[in-house]
Amino acid sequence: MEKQQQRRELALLHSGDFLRRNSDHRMMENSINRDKPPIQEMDFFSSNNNQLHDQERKIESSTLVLDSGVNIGLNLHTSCSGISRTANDDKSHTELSELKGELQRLHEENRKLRNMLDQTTKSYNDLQSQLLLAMQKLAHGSPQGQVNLKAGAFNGMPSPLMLAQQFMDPRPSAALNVNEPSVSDDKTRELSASPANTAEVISKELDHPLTKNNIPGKQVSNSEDGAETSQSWGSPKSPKLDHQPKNDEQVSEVPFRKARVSVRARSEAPLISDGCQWRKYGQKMAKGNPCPRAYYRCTMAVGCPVRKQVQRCAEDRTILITTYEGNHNHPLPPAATAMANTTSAAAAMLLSGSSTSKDGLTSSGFFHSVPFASTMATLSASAPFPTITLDLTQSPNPMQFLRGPSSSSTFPLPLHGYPQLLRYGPAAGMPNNMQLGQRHASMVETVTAAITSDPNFTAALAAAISTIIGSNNGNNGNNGTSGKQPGSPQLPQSCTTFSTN
DNA sequence: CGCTTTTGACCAGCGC
DNA sequence: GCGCTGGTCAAAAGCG
Repeated sequence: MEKQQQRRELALLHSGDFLRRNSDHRMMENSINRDKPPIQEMDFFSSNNNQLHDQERKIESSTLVLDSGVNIGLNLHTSCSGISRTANDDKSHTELSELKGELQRLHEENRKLRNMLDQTTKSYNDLQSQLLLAMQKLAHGSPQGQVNLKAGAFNGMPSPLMLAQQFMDPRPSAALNVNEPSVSDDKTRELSASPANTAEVISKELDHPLTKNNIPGKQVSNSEDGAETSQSWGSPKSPKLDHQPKNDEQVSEVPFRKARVSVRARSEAPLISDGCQWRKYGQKMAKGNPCPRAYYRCTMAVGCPVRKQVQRCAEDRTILITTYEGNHNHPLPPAATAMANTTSAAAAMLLSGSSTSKDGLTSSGFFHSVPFASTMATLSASAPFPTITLDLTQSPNPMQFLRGPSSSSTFPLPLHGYPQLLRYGPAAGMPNNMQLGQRHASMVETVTAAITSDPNFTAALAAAISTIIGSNNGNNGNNGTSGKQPGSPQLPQSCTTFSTN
């Protein structure tokens, strides 16, 4: 879409418009000036490398069109002058010189554009090479595997968090999740038309037909609950999707919709303040923990699929464990974006680390190669879903907050929580799934490598969580479950929730 | 009065 | 098939 628009802009500038301008130089000037901005604003990073090459080719072809157009104009002029030489020769010469000047300008502009493209392409390739190298290092479990991408590595690239959000998005999409929740899910999303979440919108546009044709689960009359239920928590209401993948898409989908992010934090408050509004919809006594587990759903928007579970740690009741899952389908207040970003990033890291591996060793190597990530991706032995744990209880130093849970019931290897991936790996004889995995791999790798290797991001992530926890402990009266927060315009964010097991 | 919380019931998956 | 468990529902109660 965007690419097409860019192409159209280029074509307009160099072909049709030029012909039209021959008859009106003043218009030509205006038109050129008018057309420049869209070109200058081209987002070369918004598409992949092939698309960049496409752009390059397009510019070249546009140049041909331009040349063609110029020649045509000159020929017409020459022809006309040959047929009817008039007293307007001077004027014709003036026009000719103007056209030549214009031609030069356009050539100049073309050259600049090409240079821009060259530079952009080169930067892109360099970045890709860097990523490749980084991933290779990580995959080989290099103890020094932490790759320090330059902070500017993200410049111009699609936000890794947005990508992460897509990966965390449990809903089906043509690219990631083909069949997923229930019919009522779609219904709910239509009701909760939130324009904010770009990834959400894109996904929605893509998934409709498939969604409605691949829902074996029962329909839930309660649209809100049914939707959220089936999509986010991987609830029993969509059991077949969870446990009986029947095709490649399903196979690949399972991991994406199961990831959870668990945050452990010391807090006297019943909830950590994550900036969102939550409504409690249930409470259960969980096995092995005398403390009840509370279930919350996001109420900032109708049909928001995000859920969270809150439970105190059995061993240390000062530790509050919050588990998030799902993506917000609405704008978030500033206070909420920090947590949403954090959880999305963590979840993306978990997902990418697992999904890009051919086996558990590789994946764990990936996490182990990143000091802070090696222990943050943990999963309870009893957890049916991959759960990444951000432990904020171990150290006041934000850079060290990503620690493995103190509980001995968790494992440091992320893939312990990813039996599906292991099962569906190539070793299990599922090449199709492998292809699908590869389809996502590059993007996932990009997000993952960037997130895990960028110390700035890590610090920001840690600081965000620390801030959240700190504000809550400071008893600011906003526990996130009451008191509406003015919905300031926000970038779409995703939020993954944490759970305890 | 409207929203939130509480809480018992219900449902589905899973293991035995 | 049965019981256990996790997760959700929904009516009733509570609260501002």
